[in-house]
Amino acid sequence: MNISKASEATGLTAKTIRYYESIGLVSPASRKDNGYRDYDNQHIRELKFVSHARELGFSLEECGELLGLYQKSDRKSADVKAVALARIDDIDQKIVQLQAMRDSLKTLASCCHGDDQPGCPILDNLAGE
Amino acid sequence: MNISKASEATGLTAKTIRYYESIGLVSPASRKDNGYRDYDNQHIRELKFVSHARELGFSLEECGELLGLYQKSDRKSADVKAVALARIDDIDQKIVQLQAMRDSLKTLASCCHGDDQPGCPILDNLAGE
DNA sequence: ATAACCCTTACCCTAACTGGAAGGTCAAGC
DNA sequence: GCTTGACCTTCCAGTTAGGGTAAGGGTTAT
Repeated sequence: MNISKASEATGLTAKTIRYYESIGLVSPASRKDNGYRDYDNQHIRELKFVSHARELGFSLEECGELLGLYQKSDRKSADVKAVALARIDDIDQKIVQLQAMRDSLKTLASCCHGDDQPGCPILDNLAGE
Repeated sequence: MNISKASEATGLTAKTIRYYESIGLVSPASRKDNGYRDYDNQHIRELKFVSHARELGFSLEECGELLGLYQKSDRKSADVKAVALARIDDIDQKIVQLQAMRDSLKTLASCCHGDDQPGCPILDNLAGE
């Protein structure tokens, strides 16, 4: 299977697939005589796994970790769960941060007339009142 | 005022201050005879303005835009408000994305025993069931 | 033979810095 | 006068997760 077919099958771009191979995240594709990469079902499974993990917000490093656990039959589910819980904590922190920003911005924006006059509480706030 | 004092006064690192100057975000500091940067109150105001805007989640490009409006006496508050509202929309989108990730992860994690057995619904899900 | 695609590697670009190297400056202490 | 340590300077490289583009070669159909 050519890389463009692998791309179709996984939803990842060809560029991304090559990149994942180049950093050692997924196992390298075998090569045909003309040098083209050749993908089989095992490769596709790996790539889909990483793609799903990325959609859940895992970093490439975490994806590698999870992929390793996935392919290790004597893994402990506790190790997987630990990665997921750490990710949840990160996400929760980010959400709290973003909500604080949004609340501040909404407050400021609601005080701003938004007309063609120069007076603006948003700028006043940024300038430190 | 040396850059370390400016750093103290603004909460930005010296490295960051030099960076902001290098990309033309803030006006360049004047130099003393020995080549050291020399900051006055106007510089400090600019840096604090950017620092506050960064805390509200504005990109450096947006910070430059806001700083320009701040320093233009014939600005329209509508222009400032537009930048703020666009930022709020971005943040809201991000929050929705992150919440979806977190909810999925929480569901998966709650199904995972987290013991020393290999069976793990998190990995099963990433593998596409 | 030529067009229209596919593939390859290799390099530069992004945001917003951070770290480090190599070297100049300054104030204090001996 | 000299050394030490804390400053300061510039420049280069690295971070994440790829995207863009170029230059070149392979494949397929007309």
